[in-house]
Amino acid sequence: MFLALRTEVEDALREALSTLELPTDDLGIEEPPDDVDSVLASSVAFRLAGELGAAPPQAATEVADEIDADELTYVSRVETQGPYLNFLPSEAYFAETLANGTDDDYGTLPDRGESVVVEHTSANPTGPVHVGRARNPIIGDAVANVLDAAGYDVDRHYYVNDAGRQMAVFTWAYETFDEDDLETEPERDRIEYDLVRYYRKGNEFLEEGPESEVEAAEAEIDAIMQGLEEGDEATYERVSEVVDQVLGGMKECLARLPAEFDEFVKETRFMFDGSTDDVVSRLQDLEESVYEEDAWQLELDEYGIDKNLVFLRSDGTSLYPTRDLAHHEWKFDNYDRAVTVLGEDHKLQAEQLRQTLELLGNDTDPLRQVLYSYVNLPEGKMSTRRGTGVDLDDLLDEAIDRAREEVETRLDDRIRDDDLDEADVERIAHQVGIGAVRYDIVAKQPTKAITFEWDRALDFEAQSAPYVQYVHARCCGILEEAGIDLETGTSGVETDVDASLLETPEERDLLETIARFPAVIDDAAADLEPHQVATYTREFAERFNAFYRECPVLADDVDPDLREARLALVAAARHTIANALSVLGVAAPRSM
RNA sequence: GGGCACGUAGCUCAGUCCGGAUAGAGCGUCGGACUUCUAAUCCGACGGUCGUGGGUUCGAAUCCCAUCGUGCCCGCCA
Repeated sequence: MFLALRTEVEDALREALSTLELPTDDLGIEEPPDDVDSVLASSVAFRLAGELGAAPPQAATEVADEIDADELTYVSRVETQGPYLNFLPSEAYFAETLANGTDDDYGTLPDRGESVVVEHTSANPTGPVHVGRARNPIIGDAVANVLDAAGYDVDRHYYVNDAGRQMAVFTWAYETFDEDDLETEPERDRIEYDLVRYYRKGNEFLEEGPESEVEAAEAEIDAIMQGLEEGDEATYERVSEVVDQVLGGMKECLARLPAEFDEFVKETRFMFDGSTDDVVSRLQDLEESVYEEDAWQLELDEYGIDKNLVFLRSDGTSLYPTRDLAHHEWKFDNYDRAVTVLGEDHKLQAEQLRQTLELLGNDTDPLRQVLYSYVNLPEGKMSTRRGTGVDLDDLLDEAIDRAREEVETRLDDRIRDDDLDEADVERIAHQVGIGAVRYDIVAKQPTKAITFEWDRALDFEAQSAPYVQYVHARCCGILEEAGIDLETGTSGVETDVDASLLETPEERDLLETIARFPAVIDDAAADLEPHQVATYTREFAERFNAFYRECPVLADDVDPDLREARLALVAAARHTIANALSVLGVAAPRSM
């Protein structure tokens, strides 16, 4: 509704200004402060003051007089407050918001008929997922969710770096060392925790082993890379044995968030299908291309990038960026838009990639890169190779444990008589624990640096997931108490209600907040900023809690018509908060 | 050294792209509210030179310039 109102206000204001023969290039539309009753405001009068030769408040009055609110559907009145124009919502605005909100899919925008591939995480399959990268799946999944909600046809991809040197090292180490050579036990009973020990052992050997043996090992590693380059089936099988196993374990970890993927795209695919070779020859034909120190490079300094892009090693093998070029051309062929979520340390490479794609004749406007900064430990970076870092599995376990403790201590002084059993406790512990971890990450701007500290990561205080989740549980509690079956959506809620009965400030505020939800999704999708949705959930929770405090729904002295209207409002609130949480990838508990 | 990002209350963060109404939350501290649709809630108090200095503007946390601090990057690794 908010979107419709915004359009209506813009049109009306533009028309009024045209009539007065005033410029319409900047309408000054803005959202007013909380203590102002209007839904939208305009500060256009400031700019008109000079034009009209009148003080801003007087200019505002002249413009307001030119707008006939009776002709508007969602605006009841246009008022001035000093220099500001305030647009107040009509009954129709509230009524339609309430009607729309009773739809289970409220907030989901119409299909845009546009496909987008969201690539995220894409961590090298070298070992357990650690917290340093945890922002990637959490932000990436939320970005994909918000685009999905905004009406795009979304595919989620994990790009598997199975052709890089580190995988050749891993393969060599896996084939060379035995269980007996390893000094440590797996930290967890899952395949990637087992196999990462070979990777670490191999790297340690290459750094500290006897020179002659290291040379032999390097020769073997080179042979593996050459094999992949030539498309040798047997080599691919050897590498895949490691890649597929480790990746399988990583998938299990990511599924806990949950972060699921539609496709795992291996980079070897673009070597075997000839597209990397094709990219190489096209690059060689570019005038920016040079052959220096036995390697093929691209000079990008005239495009503001000082570092050359090496696209073919002196031994003739391709590099990650070379294959990624082929990968991205494939994306352009198959999708209307492409979004990549990657760490800020890849920013330079991302710029090189974009510029080179342009030089190869691609339009890179459909490509958007979302950057986030790594989570570091107080003592420095996390590294799979060195084994420094906190495993995501450990963080999630700890979060669930702490949430469980919390549920159990609250069990005793619980007012609600719904007898949570052990399974409920476990469900809530998972929903709250994992939800808190996700929410904490998705609610912040990705570019802010984060230093990992256990206590901070596991702080479940207000303004975190449980605060918002609790609102959903409260909605469900009311609906359930009213005898509505939550399984069947809204079928039990009377939808033909009189929205004008919802006349307290708390009810109006809640409706206005619900009305904004589709616009929040729209904006968050346009900016690829899911944290806008998180910010919204907090505001929403505040508004709902005020309503909850002031407006009893099921009390005996509530008029039956008002009760029905408030029930519809609660149903709308529930759909809003459930769908917002769903975009964030945070579970919406029915009770807690 | 060069490039990019970040700097808002004691702490963690919104707001910055697109300049407008007394800069908003939470945590912490202090004081209140459960015989009530779940108190993981709510209400109140205290707390801010929006890193610093200039500039543009009727108006700057927001735009421009400079400067300081922090992080990231500047491999024939990915």
